[in-house]
Amino acid sequence: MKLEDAAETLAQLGNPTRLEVVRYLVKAGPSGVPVGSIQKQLKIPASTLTHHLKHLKGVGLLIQKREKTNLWCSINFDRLHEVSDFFLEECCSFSLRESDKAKTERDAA
Amino acid sequence: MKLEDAAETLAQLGNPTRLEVVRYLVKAGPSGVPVGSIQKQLKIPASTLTHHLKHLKGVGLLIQKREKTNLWCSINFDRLHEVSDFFLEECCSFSLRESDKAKTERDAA
DNA sequence: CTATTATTTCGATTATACTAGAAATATTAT
DNA sequence: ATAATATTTCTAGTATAATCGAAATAATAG
Repeated sequence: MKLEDAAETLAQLGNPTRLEVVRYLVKAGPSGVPVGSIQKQLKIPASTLTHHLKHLKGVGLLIQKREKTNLWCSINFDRLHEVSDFFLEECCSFSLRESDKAKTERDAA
Repeated sequence: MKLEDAAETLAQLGNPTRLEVVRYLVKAGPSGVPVGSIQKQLKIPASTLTHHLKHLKGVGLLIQKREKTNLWCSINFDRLHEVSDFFLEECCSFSLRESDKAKTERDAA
């Protein structure tokens, strides 16, 4: 995963309404829930919810499947883990070894 | 950590320039680097960089210490781990047990 | 076909973010 | 005090995002 993609995905997660939706869907597990259930449960106006779901789908975090009149939403856990992996590996850990550091502040300084 | 704070922090991480800065600072480790080094290394205009550093400081991800004319920047690893913990625990994992689920889609449906 | 329920599109408002040049300020060294 | 270097503030243009009501569309059931 490239930095730009990770940033874009984190940005989408960085909206409180969307993060709430993601949390809700993660708890719901792989079976997912219909759009209307999210809407009722989290009390988000329908059009606002559609808007945010489109964003989440846009970065590949959301899977949708129609069944009768309901559109079931579930988290793309693979994608979610890609993002968390990138974030943890690239942006949360450092090495104590000098040799592992990029040619960074030593050159720049 | 509350969802709103996590969302705000993720939003700040969700800008490619800032994410690049964070990644750079994480790799640099706790000792940090001066603003000017970040600027030269990542080729970010000074005023733009200041702007982004202010954002990162605003959500507590950045620590700054002055030494002579240089302002040294380092990541607040505690804060960073708070965010990653929230994200991983609240938004990346689900339970297979029905009893662990919130009163969610069953009620809403 | 009509009614019902579910979801999306449209449209408008309002707010906030990104970018960066130029000028200003701060800090230290000579 | 003056110069040199480092960083910030000011300012402004441009773009993108969040919100949600009303109307439109989709899908099915009766």
